[in-house]
Amino acid sequence: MTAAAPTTLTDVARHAGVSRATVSLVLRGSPLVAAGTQLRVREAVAAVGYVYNRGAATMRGTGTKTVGLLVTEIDNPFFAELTAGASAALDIAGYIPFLATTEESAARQDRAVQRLREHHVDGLILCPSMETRPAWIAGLAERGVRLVQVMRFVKDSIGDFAGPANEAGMEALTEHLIRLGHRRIAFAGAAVMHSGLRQRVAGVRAALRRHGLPAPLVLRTPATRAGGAEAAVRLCAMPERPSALMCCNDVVAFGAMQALRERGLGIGRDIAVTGVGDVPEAAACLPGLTTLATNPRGIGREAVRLLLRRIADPKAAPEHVALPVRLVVRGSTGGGNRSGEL
Amino acid sequence: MTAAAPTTLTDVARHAGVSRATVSLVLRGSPLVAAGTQLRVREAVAAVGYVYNRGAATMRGTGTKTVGLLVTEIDNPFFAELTAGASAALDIAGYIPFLATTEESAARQDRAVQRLREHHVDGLILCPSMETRPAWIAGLAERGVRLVQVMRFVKDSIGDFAGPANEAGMEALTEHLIRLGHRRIAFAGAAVMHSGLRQRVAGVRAALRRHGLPAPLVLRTPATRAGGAEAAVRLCAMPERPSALMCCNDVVAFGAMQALRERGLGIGRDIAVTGVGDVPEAAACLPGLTTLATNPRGIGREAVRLLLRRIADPKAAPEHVALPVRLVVRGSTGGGNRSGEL
DNA sequence: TGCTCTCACTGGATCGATCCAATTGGCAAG
DNA sequence: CTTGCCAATTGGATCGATCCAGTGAGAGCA
Repeated sequence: MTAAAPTTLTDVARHAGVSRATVSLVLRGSPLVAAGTQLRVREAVAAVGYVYNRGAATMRGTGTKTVGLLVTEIDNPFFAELTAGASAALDIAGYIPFLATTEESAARQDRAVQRLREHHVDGLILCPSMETRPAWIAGLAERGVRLVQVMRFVKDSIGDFAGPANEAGMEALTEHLIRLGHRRIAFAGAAVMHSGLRQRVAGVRAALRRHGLPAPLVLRTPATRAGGAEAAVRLCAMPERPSALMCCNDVVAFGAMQALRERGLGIGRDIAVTGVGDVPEAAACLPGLTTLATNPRGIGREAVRLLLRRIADPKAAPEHVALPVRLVVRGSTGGGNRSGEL
Repeated sequence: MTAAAPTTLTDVARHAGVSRATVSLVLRGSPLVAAGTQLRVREAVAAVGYVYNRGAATMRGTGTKTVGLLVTEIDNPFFAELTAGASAALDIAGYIPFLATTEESAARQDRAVQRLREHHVDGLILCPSMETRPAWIAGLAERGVRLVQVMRFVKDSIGDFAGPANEAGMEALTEHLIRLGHRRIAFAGAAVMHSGLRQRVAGVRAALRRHGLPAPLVLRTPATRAGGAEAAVRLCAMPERPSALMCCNDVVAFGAMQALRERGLGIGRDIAVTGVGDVPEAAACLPGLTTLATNPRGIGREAVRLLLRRIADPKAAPEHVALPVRLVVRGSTGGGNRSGEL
């Protein structure tokens, strides 16, 4: 009653009156086994309550059907959705993810990868933390670790990548502001730069340059709610205040909006604010936040596709996928409408 | 260069001039090995770039140092934070979690658990999906699966549990409304009941009964943003409208607030609204949402503590932990203050 | 009948770390 | 000088699924 009987292939084989090898073939869906035998084996599996032992199978070289999913922080609606997309796609393929968070620490990231390697994961989906060295990425590849980078791509590294079309999206968002008459634009949330942020700033810069407008004022504040508020405060203290504040993500924008409001500025009237991400709160807040919908779920799915391809063919040519983003215009860039999409 | 040399204990042993058994002892920190030998072995490990193979170790009966973490949905700030708390606590203990989502489907849940069993997880942290049968939980226990339930506890099941003190919290929240003069109270988001929801409604009911007030009007709307809006619409259509709407969670409350606002009702003035969870948006929206802070991170940590204890001592007495919740009063229950905590 | 050929199935070796019983060398006590 | 003992180390068997080289039965054909 109490003890869990650890049933093995041998138990099933005995029960079905065949050999271990035959049971193994049936379990892996081999066509070499006669239909009648397959049936008998499957009945035996059910009868003895057999549970496949992936660990034992791994020792003979088959993959583990596991992958590591490393994000900087799971308590961030963006990464939570990315994780959901990746997890669903992996599930369909019969894989299951190990979850680990790096908290932006290269040391933690290295420890996590080490632990995942001990578990012989078939591959890794990684949002590289700050300070990740290209040599580190290369070292993993050399040791046979299949790896797809998401959201950020370590400069001078090689390999697969899936992320949002940051630059094109920010260009569209900036064009929108320019059409509304904005000329001086600030960018908030660039305290520490990574490839994704660099692309976003580059997009803003490109759009402004195309229209012969001055480069954006980059505020190097943290990419947090508090950082957004800090940026707003600094903005308010300026003699010639920019008329639009573009934030590196939605959360930063929420912080900025609250601080601006407390200083008596009308969002969308006295100053325009934009975000990136289109998290649920962006539609619900007042006024609604103009932002870029970046489809994190799709990025997670795409990363899985790339990783499974890489596992199947380790020497395939590296692929970089930039998923299209969608401009979502709401009240925070004017138009007087209180909320909701235009 | 290209091939990944799969180094084993034997390689390390050869390099250090000792036997496999000795290397194994060193790696597991046995005190039986002389200090000098330990040093030589550790140097050899580094020299050959050895990576421990947990799968092989598992075959000799040692645990896998993995656990399964099953939540209904990861793209829900509450479960994301719970996951973060659990993940951090597991990391400290040298464990790593498999992540799986059930999407409230008992069938998906069963499939996920099956897959986790194939991977020989040492234990399971589970937020049981709707329709989970107590017999299913009991069956797992019989087969030696160590399991801790979080947030919800399957009725008539046995085992460990960690969750918020729902009933006490809702009593406090209801008392707050009663102090403010509310007499007729509605509860939104009870389309499908689980133990957590039952406790919440029971808390409301208990506080009202204590004050000789009528039982709450339970609106059986879905526990989503849209469900909250639906509840608000139904509320507005009533002849004798309750003066307070208590929502089963913050997200439902946001939906309700938006719908009420669109119908010209002043939140906190014409009608009071409350949530549960205290997600970041609760502090940022206008007016701020009065809610219960439920400490999801702490629940995740606590679940890990219970699970590790259960793994260490499978026949310990079951423990149920209700983590204290904190009443956070903001503008949505009146007082005229626009935002922020009182 | 004798021969080849295919199909269905099988026994034994194997993966890499761990456990156990056994061995070695060194040292103190008798 | 032997004996006993302890600390340090080791070889071999083991866990459970998989791979491989086979075996045997039966069909097809001359």
